[in-house]
Amino acid sequence: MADVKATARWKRRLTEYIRAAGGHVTAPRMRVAEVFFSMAGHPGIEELATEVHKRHKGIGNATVYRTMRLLCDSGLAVMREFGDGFARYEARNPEAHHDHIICTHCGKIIEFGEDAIEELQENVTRRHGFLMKSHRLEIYGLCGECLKAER
Amino acid sequence: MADVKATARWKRRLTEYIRAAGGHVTAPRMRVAEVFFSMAGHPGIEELATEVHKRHKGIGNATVYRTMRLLCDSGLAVMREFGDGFARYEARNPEAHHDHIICTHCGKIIEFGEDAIEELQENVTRRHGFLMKSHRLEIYGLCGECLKAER
DNA sequence: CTAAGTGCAAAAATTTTGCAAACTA
DNA sequence: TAGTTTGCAAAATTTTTGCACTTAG
Repeated sequence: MADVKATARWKRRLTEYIRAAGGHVTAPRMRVAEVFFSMAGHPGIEELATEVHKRHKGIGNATVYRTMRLLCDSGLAVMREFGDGFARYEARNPEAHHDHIICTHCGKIIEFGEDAIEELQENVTRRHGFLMKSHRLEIYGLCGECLKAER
Repeated sequence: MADVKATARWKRRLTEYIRAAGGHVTAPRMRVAEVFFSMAGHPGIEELATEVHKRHKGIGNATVYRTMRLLCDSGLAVMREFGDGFARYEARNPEAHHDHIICTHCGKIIEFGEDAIEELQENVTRRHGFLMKSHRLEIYGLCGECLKAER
């Protein structure tokens, strides 16, 4: 919905960050970032590189790696769960919080937001005299397919 | 404190798991597991392998990898954080599960267990077609003292 | 123009695999 | 004994690096 604004946001933030570090705002960097932010979910470097190459021929793999590191350093992306052999990233949008369910067998990741849980968390936290600022919830288990395949 | 009992617990659980899968309870497996459970924190494969080799010469690296996969499959360990190039693991003690509230200002950590939250987690997970194996919940905020000091 | 960034391919680092020998049940 | 597991080293994967060439500022 607020796609245009969101785009403007990362572009501006990334540019600022690069400039502040005395770096150059180059086309390859912006292209990789653009592809990354256009992808839903938690793309692995693998999928990301494939998509980048598909949309922009001639961008080297090393640039994809280097740009993702840049995005992480700038706080626009974070490295996430693991277990499938390559790095996965998630765009960081502080506005839209969500938690994760992760299949420990195939690595599938589901995002969810459960108000009831958030509320209980607030309660527990308050009960311990704390003021809740943020949280992180990860549930590990087996997804439907892997459960079936298990037998 | 309950070290002896805890030891007995993973040993029994691991043995059960291996047997159930028609596998063999071998010395190398038990040795790797023993070293792993004796290490605090989130040892990386790297440190783990080093420690294993230090305490038991002649155990191959592949066995360390294979045993850690076994521990993960059996639910006695989970793969954790990333970002340093190799896999990290955390021992999971199903009996003594607890979540954390962490003060982002002074670093104080409170452990708590909230059945209602656990239940809701089960529900969400099931609703997404998953079977929950474990989870991790961390709440960040400010503790009472830091709140007072804040003004 | 100068310093930073890029692409490529080679190197490094991490994890998995094949197989004969050793071992568990 | 039959079938699993091991250790080793080789293979496969994933990530980083070196370097000549381009490009942003």
